[in-house]
Amino acid sequence: MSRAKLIVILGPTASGKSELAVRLALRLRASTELSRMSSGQSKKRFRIKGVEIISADSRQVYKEMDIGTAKPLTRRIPHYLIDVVRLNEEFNVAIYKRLAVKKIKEIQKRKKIPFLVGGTGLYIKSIVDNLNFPKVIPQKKLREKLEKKSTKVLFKIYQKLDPKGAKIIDKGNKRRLIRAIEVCQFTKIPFSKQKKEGRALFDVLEIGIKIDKKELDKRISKRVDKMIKMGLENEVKSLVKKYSWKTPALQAIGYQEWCDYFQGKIKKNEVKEKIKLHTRQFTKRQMTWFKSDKRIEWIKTRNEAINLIRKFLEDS
RNA sequence: GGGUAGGUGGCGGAGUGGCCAAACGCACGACGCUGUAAACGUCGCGGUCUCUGAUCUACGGGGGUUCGAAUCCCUCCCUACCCA
Repeated sequence: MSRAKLIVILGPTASGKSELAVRLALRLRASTELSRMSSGQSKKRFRIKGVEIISADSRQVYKEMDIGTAKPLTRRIPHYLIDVVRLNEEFNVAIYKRLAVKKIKEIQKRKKIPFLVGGTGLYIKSIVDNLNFPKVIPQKKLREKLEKKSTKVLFKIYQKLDPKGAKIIDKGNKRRLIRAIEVCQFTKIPFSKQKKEGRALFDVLEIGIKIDKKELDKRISKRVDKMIKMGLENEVKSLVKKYSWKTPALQAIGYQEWCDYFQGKIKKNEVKEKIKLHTRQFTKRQMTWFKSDKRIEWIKTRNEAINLIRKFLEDS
């Protein structure tokens, strides 16, 4: 039996993923009954009962973070994995993967096409490559204890637990070291032996939005201006009051930048510029992540995407 | 016109005779990433080359002192502030 199909739409922040996804979804729905290949030779028919979207965005999962994460506003196509947890609840890739896989399967069961749409590379990878995370939930107390140690010490500890893994780990990366140690201690099995990919869950088509850097920067600038007009400041203010600057979710771009402003250290215009800058830097990091995935089909226009999708859905 | 403080790499900012192509931060570039991933980390960052080293041009301009100057002296230009 062939694997069920999944279409991934990815790209850097502000490249227009959500919009593209929704438009593609609507267009596919409209062409439900039949479709000819562009060239016209292929007469294969296929039906699409509809498309539903699953977000692959590590910030849109949080309730109340609306403006700064640019949550999609359309309700014409069902969206999932948006607003699933509160800021004080824990969330991470492993949880994401579990929820997303479940949703994808549900959609497929309804004979609809799932679109996985987002810019969080690791989240997408967790689905596409079926990453199997060591089943060790974060150990708060252990982490607190380890947090106090220097990276050098942590590295030595890790080296004893997992010599092979120690060779490839980021020596200066405390967060990674702590997790690696945590996994080793908890499972008694070296962390490096537990990083595995399972058999592919889905037949995947990855579509990436190719966009000129200058054009992207322009979009970022416009988008940030819009967010501020929409009341980002108030959104952040109320979230900080309710939770605190320490909650991981608020480290998000568009949120953290207000910290200094609320303390009177910088002007509002500087906040805006910083958000833009950080967003630009972020998109670069996203691109270096995506670059390594050679399966991604980079497209510039909606039609290119449509053609790829039609072809993908046809040959089954 | 007088006085004071300054002028250092794309920016901020150390250095005040040799260890200086110049700390550190930012920006920029490249990369990594398996339970915080919009997070976190690593590397590079004057030019050229036979690139774990060599060489050239560099610390406002010019001149000087010295074996040796971003650092000391003279002079000019510029900036900020204060007094007229």
